Amino acid sequence: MTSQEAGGPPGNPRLTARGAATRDRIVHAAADLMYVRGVNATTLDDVIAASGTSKSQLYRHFPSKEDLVHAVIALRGQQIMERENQRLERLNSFRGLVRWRDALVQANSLQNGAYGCALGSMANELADSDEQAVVSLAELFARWEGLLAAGLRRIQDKGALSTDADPDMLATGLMAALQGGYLLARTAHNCRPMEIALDLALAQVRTYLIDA
Amino acid sequence: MTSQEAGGPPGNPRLTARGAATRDRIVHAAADLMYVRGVNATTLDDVIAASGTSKSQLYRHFPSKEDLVHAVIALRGQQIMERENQRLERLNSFRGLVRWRDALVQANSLQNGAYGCALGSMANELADSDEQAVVSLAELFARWEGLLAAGLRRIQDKGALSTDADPDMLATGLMAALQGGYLLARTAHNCRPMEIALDLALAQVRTYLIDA
DNA sequence: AATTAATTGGACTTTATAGTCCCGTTTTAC
DNA sequence: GTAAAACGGGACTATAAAGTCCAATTAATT
Repeated sequence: MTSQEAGGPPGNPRLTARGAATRDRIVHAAADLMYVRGVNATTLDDVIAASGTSKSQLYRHFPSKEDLVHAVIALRGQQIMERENQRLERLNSFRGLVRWRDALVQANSLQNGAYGCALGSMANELADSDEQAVVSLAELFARWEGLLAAGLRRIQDKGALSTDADPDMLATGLMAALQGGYLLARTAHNCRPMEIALDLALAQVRTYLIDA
Repeated sequence: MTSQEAGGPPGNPRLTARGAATRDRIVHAAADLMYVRGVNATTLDDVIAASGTSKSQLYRHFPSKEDLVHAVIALRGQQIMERENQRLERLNSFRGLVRWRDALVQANSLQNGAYGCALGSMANELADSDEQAVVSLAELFARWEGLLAAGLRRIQDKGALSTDADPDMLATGLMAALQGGYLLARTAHNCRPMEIALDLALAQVRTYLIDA
């Protein structure tokens, strides 16, 4: 082999700017479709139409639909982690946690609970058919909970949260309330259950609050 | 037409005992398969093989796969509501709620979180493709929450739970924690997140407890 | 016991969708 | 400016799964 892996498409295609842009369009279109219709109900022809590309391009960048799904998970994971990191990295008060809740509830209310959480729905849909996807999603959930736990620990360090509180467990509880809330809201076509679920989880955190 | 609707298969087939038994075998086999693999990944040929029947029988009893799915939801709904009714109809103490939690956690731990909640997974999988299924599932969730709310109200009537507590909201919170817990447990291949989620939701109920 | 109606089995058809192939066009690098 | 490589379009194949049909069997009714 010469300077780089010889293989073109498969293996390690060193993309030009144009190719990278095409790949991006495909992944973004797939992510959108899979979010609103589900992974299974999204066909590759749908993705081609939505991205304005063609089948050979799609298969050049992704050897199989499964690979495309993995790319979508990576994209969604990056988007959500970026958003949540921004919201949570400086979290250091209960009020901040309430703002976090407000943002999620508002976004969900705009669509009457439809679609749910991009990561949660994929986790459910792929749970029994794509182990690699499940592993990635489990990691993302863990990182997301880690962000919450770190924020709670900062509140604790400020002395505003009792040392009796276990930040990791509370973070898991908040994430479960969020995911369960998403599911109930989606089923009821109404974001209210998600709001209630998050509020109860927040009330549980409030229990450990130490008023200044 | 004679005494009854003439139509055989479609409409209102008055089944003989044998026919009813066959129908039952089909629905039960489908329910099992759809629980462990998901609705989409379960083919009608799978159902035929597992139930020991044939395609014409399947189509005699169910005009389409969608109808079979509806029957599965009805069966699962009945099973779960029966089980939950038994566990919750005489609930009148916090200890009883803990026992409810224990039963769910133990069942989930036996399978390391796999499969999740039959209703929850279906709700997620069918959310964007089968509106009638979603309506049925939403009703089942509402009845399930109703059972919890009624139990909480009995605890309240006994004077063991503050009148400040809102049984309906707490019930929604418990259900969200349960469903979110199921999802996280399934993704992590570990029932622990579900245990934590339920425990935090229970702690929230405990907040309103009035010790005798 | 004969007749009729319901039930059953499985081969067959259709359709949707993942995945392949090839040729023409555009970009990039020297 | 030209050659080589990457990109793009879409017709084509393979396959799996839903859904149809009809002949054979079994159960009910008189």
